[in-house]
Amino acid sequence: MHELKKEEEKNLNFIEEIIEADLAAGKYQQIITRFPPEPNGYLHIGHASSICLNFGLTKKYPGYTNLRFDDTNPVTEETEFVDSIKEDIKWLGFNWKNELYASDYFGKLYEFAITLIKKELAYVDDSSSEAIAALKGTPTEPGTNSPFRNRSVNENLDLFARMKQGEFPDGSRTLRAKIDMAHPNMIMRDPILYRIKHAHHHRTGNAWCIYPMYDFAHGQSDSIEEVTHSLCTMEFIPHRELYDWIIEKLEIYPSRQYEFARRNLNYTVTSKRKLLQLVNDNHVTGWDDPRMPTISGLRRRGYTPESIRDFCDRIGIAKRENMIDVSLLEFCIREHLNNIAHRRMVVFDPLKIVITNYPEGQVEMLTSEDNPEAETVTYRELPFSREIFIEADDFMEVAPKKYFRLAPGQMVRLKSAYIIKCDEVIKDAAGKIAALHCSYIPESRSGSDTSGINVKGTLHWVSVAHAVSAELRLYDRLFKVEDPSSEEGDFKDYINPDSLQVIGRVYAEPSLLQSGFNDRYQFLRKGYFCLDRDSTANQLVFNRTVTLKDTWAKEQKKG
RNA sequence: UGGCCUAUAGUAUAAUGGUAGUACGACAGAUUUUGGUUCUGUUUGUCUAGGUUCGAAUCCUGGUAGGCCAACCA
Repeated sequence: MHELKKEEEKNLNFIEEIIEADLAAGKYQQIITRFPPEPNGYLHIGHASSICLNFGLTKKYPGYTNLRFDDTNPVTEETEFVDSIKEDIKWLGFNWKNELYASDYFGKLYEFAITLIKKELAYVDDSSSEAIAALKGTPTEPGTNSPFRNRSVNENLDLFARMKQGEFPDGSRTLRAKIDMAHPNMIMRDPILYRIKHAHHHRTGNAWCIYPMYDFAHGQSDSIEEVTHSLCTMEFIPHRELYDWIIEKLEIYPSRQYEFARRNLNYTVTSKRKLLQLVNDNHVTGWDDPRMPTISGLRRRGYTPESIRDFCDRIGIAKRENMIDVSLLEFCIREHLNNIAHRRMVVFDPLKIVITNYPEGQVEMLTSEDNPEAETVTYRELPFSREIFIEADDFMEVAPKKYFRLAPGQMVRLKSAYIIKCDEVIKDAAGKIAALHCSYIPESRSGSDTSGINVKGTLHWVSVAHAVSAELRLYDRLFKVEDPSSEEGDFKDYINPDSLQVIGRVYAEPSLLQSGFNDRYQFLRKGYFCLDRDSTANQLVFNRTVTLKDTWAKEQKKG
């Protein structure tokens, strides 16, 4: 009798370890996390990882997750982005406990600033942006104190109130923390807390003309919400010291910040700035272009939320630099789609076949499974007749050794139909193949095959008289190189000019006329497709989500 | 030439002082009415030099490599 190793595989990531330790120590009864996007762009696959982390943690452990928009910079933020972000999170399958905005806390934040001023830990600086930069020092040299650093509490209080009143123009004054201009961490060299911006805010309108900086909003927002584990990416590591400093001086709820490495996907870019450029310069049709690594782009492309969650799960969370191979993302979507997509037949590049021994004018309805992988298999009907289309590259006049498709004198199975044999190649005046004359084996009909014939190849096909036309959009990677940002010159120089290939007219089986926007299809032997929203009553448009694995193509490339 | 972070197979991620494992990829084979799926097998790894220890991917020290920090961005 052998022993089954039933040890529970824990495999926790480092954040889960921290949380389990905190929970075990009784530090918290429940954990609270937050997802804190700035509403200045669309969410991308990197955000999906953060969303799955933050929301996933509070599904696994007791607690909840807030959605908090980090909207402290009115000039870049818009309601359009707020709406898209909410839609994307919901689509991914997560629900936030509270929908919050950093701007909800502007009043409290203002009071926090006054507290700091009263404690002589903040001062109003009249220095220009340039002067502040000049006195900041460098990583290797200490900075110099501002001449305004030692103003009295009363003067600071008065000036700060007048900043709020709108007495001063943009950029003329700031509120700064009084910490240490020689601090080895440059973030701690009297960081700016508030700046003057006479700008309209998407939520507070014109109520404010001073706005808190990230560092003076994020930690306190976490604290107000009693966020226990505030998770962010590694570039915020130096900010943690300031995050803790502010919380300590204000004596408020001690949220803790933990950092993880942002995820990078190869052959694309995930930086809002760069994605915005692609949109603005019309390299793509919009934020939801199916080639974009945005959530909305992936959605339109045909990715499912399940596949994206699975992907985020598989790549994990750690602290080291990474470049994730897009083949893993493709594996995840193929795996899901293989289970749920309905099989359909579509001929991309038609070659006409006349089945010479099939009665003229006869049409018979054949049944074919929607998905052989399904627990309970359902079926559809499709018409078969004397003239059909097959894929042009499923025929070769002179076939190589391991070619399983059609060739003169050879036999193949037509999927869910009959075995046919190629008898004659019909050519036009120019010597180009115009059609094939084949004969079918009547007793080889799928489901009731008594022919005893075994063929190696099975082809997809469409009845000529019943074919419906559709447009196909085939996508390839957006960039020609793995990491466009690290290449010489501008990242846009490395855009793949062939990332979109449109096939204006393909021949589809008639059942595709019933396609809905949420339907997922596998076009047999071709790939996974979904209906694009550009479709109209007269024109079906399908996006290719991902190809099928094609070991034959690989074989040919080798040969 | 300051401070901080990181280093395990091609990629990503485990192993928490005790047999270096998993997934993807790649390669080979079996099955297949999709050259898909499924199944089986193979391949490749602890950055480096010391130290502590019976024992080090893990702890310590030095080096090397990569990343982050000098927006009134987040």
